[in-house]
Amino acid sequence: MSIVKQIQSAVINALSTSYHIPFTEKDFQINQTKPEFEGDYTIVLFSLVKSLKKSPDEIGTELGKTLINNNPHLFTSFNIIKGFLNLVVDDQYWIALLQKNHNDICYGKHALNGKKVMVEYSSPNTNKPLHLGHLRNNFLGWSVAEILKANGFDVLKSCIVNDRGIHICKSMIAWQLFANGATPETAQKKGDHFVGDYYVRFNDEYKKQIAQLKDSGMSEADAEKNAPIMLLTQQMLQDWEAGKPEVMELWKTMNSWVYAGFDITYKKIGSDFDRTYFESNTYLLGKDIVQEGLDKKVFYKKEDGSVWIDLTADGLDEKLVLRKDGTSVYMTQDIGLAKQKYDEYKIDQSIYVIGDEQNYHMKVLKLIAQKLELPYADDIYHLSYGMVELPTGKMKSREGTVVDADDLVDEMINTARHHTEALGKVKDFTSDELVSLYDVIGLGAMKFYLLRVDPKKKMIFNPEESIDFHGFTGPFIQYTFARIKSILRKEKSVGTGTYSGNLLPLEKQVLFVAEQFPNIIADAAKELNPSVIANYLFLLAKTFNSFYSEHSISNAETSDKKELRLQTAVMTSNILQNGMKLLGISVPERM
RNA sequence: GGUUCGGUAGCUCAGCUGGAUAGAGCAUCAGCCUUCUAAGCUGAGGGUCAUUGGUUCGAAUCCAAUCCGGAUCACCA
Repeated sequence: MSIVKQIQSAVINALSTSYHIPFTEKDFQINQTKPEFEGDYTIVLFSLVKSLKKSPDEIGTELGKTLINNNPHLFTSFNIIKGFLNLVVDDQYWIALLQKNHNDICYGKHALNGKKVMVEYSSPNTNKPLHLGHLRNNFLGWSVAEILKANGFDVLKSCIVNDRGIHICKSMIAWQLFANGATPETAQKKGDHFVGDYYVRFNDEYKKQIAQLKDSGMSEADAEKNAPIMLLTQQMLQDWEAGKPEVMELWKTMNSWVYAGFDITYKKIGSDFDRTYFESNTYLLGKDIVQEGLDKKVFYKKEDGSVWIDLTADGLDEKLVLRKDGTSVYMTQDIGLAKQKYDEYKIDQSIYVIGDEQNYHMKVLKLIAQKLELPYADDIYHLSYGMVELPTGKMKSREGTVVDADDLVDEMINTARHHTEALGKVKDFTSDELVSLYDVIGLGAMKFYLLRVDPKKKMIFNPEESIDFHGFTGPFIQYTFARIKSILRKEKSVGTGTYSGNLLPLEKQVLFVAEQFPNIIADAAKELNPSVIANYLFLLAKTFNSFYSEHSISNAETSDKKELRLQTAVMTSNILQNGMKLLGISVPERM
């Protein structure tokens, strides 16, 4: 049980024996004691004043005395300053915590809870390579899945591949028109980039044709509709839906190029999925649910045959769920897919990692599911994250103003190499070891950078300023870990002996922070927010580094002290390693 | 215009279930490597927590209004 919980129940007990009034943990507040005061945890007394009808100092004195009498092994002393009761926790508490947990690889993890949750993330389009925005999505999705696992959930990672539709046909048409039969092999290009180039090419051509038509007197809207390349593309989409063999063939070929490229990127950044859905398989889903909705009178049919839902009573608009020609829209497909996920896996919760531009869509999706009284409706959760923008504004793949994922990854790994070479600490590494070290550091820096910010906030990425490797960064934490490992390599054995003396302030501070890890994991899961972990790991590493520079571990004052500090180092390294794993980041033994 | 998210140091961000003098990192300046990895440590400067009003013993945090910025409100996905 965490120290805060122990203090809570100790306070509740003390209050009920002293005053015979039942309190709960919500009736008072426990904070960490500010560094300028003596103590570890502080009870704010003001909220008790009304119900006890005594002054804060009176309550504090009585409560402090009772707490120490009732819990002689937990508290050693207390002081009261301006309505705050500061409690000093017995050093032996922290030492016992250390002895019990320093070697526990699972420290901080929670027991299985029997709940099954699906995390859908990544969701690429097969007409262009992944970019910086996808990276944020992938790292978030992966990390949230890990955090949920650490909290005892049975997690399934899924991905919906957007492999059909007009945008896919655009790159296909451009390839037909301009490629002269080129392939990724002949062009020496990664498949997703190869196809993405034709998507850009399409838009260049399209713009040109629109301009020409406008010059010949056509309105902009008409020009957009009647540009020859657009007419070709629309024809191709119809041919695709009709299953025309040569179109299907081209579609399959070009998609396979893209998948080959994605595989490389996913492998590099460490994304994987337990279940991949393809929109070409799911886009017809949901139509039966539309009929069900009509029967239940949740939906209604307009005169032209299109089907709608009226959400104006919920403060939203009317929303189309089926076109007049009977084909399904995005919303219909998503309702269908939600059902399929539930039918397949009987999940207790379905988390969608999708950008905040789709907040409205997801809100409507959930609302429709609720109105249809689908059993999984309430378990749909949109993990909404902010867009990644450049200093110049939003990224647009059509205009080529994107930070490409592969380029960025390469750049980060290169920067890691430069830093490492400049420091010259790993000259004895083999070239294989060096390559994997650069990967670990470069990817670690990038993942940490994207995960350390609250997901729901949009973030600005400035490619001009290369990502820092100092301070609040992944490499800082990796470095702290490597430094500990360096000591542990030299000190062959870490005993399990006890230490009965007092702790120095920095020794205690490390244990004080380490104690919070299980709560941090729980908080991160509750908020579905990896930045909680990132901020915590930084605090722990920083605290440890202060301790490290102030006190020698190997040459501690006594052998007891040495053991205590070695155990502290081991516990810190375990938390750093496991915590970074929750962010999808590895830690190197040396760097 | 409706809905919604945000506005905290020069920059990037924590803190937001109300508590003590608002914290980090970067950048700037000053120190610390013959002793466990200096990707580190110590210190200094830097703030009208967008504005105004309200609730409270106490507000960056809660409420209301206003200003600024983003997203969204398609028979696109």
